[in-house]
Amino acid sequence: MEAMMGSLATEKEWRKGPWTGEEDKLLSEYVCFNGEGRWSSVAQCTGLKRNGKSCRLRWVNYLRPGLKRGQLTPIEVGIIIELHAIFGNKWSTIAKYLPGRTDNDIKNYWRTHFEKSGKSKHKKLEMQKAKVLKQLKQKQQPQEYDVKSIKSHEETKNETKSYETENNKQKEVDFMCPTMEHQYIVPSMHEGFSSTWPDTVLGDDGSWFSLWDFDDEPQCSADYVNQFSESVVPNQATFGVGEDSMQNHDKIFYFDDI
DNA sequence: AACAGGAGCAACCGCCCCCTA
DNA sequence: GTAGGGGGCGGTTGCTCCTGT
Repeated sequence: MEAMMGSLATEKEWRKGPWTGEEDKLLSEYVCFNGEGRWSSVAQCTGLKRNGKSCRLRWVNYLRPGLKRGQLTPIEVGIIIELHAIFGNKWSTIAKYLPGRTDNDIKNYWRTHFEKSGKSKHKKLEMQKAKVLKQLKQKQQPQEYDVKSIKSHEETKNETKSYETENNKQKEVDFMCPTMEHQYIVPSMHEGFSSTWPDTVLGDDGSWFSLWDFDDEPQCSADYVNQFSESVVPNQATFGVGEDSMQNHDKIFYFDDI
């Protein structure tokens, strides 16, 4: 706990650039014990010379459990294309429909594969989109995912935003804690897709937990912190942490315990 | 084998919103 | 009512790796 005694770094001392394994470990330990949020106090509590934003970004985009690595599947790409047509560059909104993918992942993918296409490659882009959508359609018959439902869902959310504000900001909980309507949308979106919604579990507190396997990586049955000590790649730890659970680390459970 | 260009991705930047004092 | 701080989000940058020549 020597690191916990670290002093607060001044702004001039903030470290930048790639994160080291030790930094990841410190940040993960902090989130494990304190939950997400209070990013500005990470440096004070852990001795990390990283500012709050950097810590949050590292956690959200790389360390948070349940993140999926690797290439997007055609289904995911199809969803991105459809949702981008609806929401535009609202990456975080799109990311909510692709569990395990971060807004950064989606943004990067879009920029790499579509945005960089440019005018001269517009035709190629359209062909690529058409190809993906075709694959999507084939995989999803007879159940097609209903983008209109998603759209109306988002519109409904917007309409109720004032209500949510009055109730102390509900933080998109309506998506993470699906109503009957959403439960209708979700499974059909990923018909034939082996690693997304069908693999999620609705927790007692209403949060969605991922059950993705990470290929041949070991299942997390030991203490999360110990996993880091054993140099196990952090984002491949397969334990579930719901939004509420993150606020109370004593609620964290492991899938082996389910 | 060496080099150039492109792809992919992690991380930073800056703006905006919301909450709180 | 408002100012300041924290956090979220979209845009951008830069590094690494891969592939083609």
